[in-house]
Amino acid sequence: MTEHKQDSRGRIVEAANRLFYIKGYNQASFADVADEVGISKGNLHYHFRSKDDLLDAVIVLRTKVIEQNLARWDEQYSNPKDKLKRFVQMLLMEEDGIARYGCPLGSLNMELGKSQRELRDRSREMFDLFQRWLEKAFKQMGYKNSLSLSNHLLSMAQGAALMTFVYADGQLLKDECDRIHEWIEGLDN
Amino acid sequence: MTEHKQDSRGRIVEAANRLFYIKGYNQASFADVADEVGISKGNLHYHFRSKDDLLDAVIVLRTKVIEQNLARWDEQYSNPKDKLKRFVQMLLMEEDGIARYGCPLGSLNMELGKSQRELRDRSREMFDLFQRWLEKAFKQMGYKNSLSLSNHLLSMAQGAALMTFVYADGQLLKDECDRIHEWIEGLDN
DNA sequence: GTCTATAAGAAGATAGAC
DNA sequence: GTCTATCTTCTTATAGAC
Repeated sequence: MTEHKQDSRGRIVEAANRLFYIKGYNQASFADVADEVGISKGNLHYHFRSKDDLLDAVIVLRTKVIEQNLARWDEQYSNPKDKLKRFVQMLLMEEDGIARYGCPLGSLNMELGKSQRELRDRSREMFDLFQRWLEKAFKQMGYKNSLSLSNHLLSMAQGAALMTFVYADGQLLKDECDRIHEWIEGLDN
Repeated sequence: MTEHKQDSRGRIVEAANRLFYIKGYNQASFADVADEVGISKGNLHYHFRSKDDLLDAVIVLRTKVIEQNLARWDEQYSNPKDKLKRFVQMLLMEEDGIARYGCPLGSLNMELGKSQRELRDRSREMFDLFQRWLEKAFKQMGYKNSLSLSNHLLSMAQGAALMTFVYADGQLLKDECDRIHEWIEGLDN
């Protein structure tokens, strides 16, 4: 629990987070992460018993970031429609990464969902954070089917991200985000 | 080019197609495919020099199936709106598979797109088939932005499939397909 | 905490017998 | 065409020195 250990651990998790996103969890090896951080594989194993352990730490980090963002948006926007729009804005800000590597949430869930069901559940919890936050906004607007609307918005966002990635074309994301934006504007509240 | 070889080859490609879908390309090993078919790894290598070769054959098979379906739909439906609806109906018919393993096209593209760019292009061509077919339908309806509309429909379909997979919930697919269906009904033509 | 060395296993691929 | 045996490389993980 010394300062150095904390520093190393943090740097490892950040590097793993980056590599798992860029290459995918299964395609990013322990050695890749160690190289990225500039330490040995043996040292990496001192900090994380297994690769799954490392993924767990990455998910904890991502979860923390998501929760911080949602909390900040709650502070900045009281109008539920503004909250929905802020969600869409996030996509546009991530245009480059999405076009290159896809949505961090969607791609991780897609990868882990296949034949790695234990890890899938941990990964899905990040989706739940957005799902519940958006659901709350729709409920605030007076919708009874707020969960379905939340899933619909998530669905449109994921579809936009996937198509943007497949064609590696940021314009696709802009077009879809425009449509989502119009859809939000047209909602009753 | 004997009868036996053709039989084996066909069975191998079908098994690989199934396993690549269920486990993902990188997670399905050569040995897995050989076991599934009931032959040895060595024999599998006689038919396919490399795993990438095998994937290529799988993509050729999938491409053929897609082209056959699109051609059949063209015969069965002359009204472009009916064509769009038939596309959505395909999703509903694949509900079980999508909830368990995701969309075959979307998941393969997502997986290969990350750090395997050569294979990505081959995989993307399957998307192109649907993209062009849908675009033609929108053009037939008199839309000038037919490509954008085609991408939008693909985007909604992919989003629906991904959310359905993440939550392993077929109801999600039904809800989203209802929305897509309404969207199609509301189009001018 | 960090390193080197090494084990143990899986994966893709080849060689050669039948 | 199909098999067994083998090779090589990669990957995860451990052991032990510093």
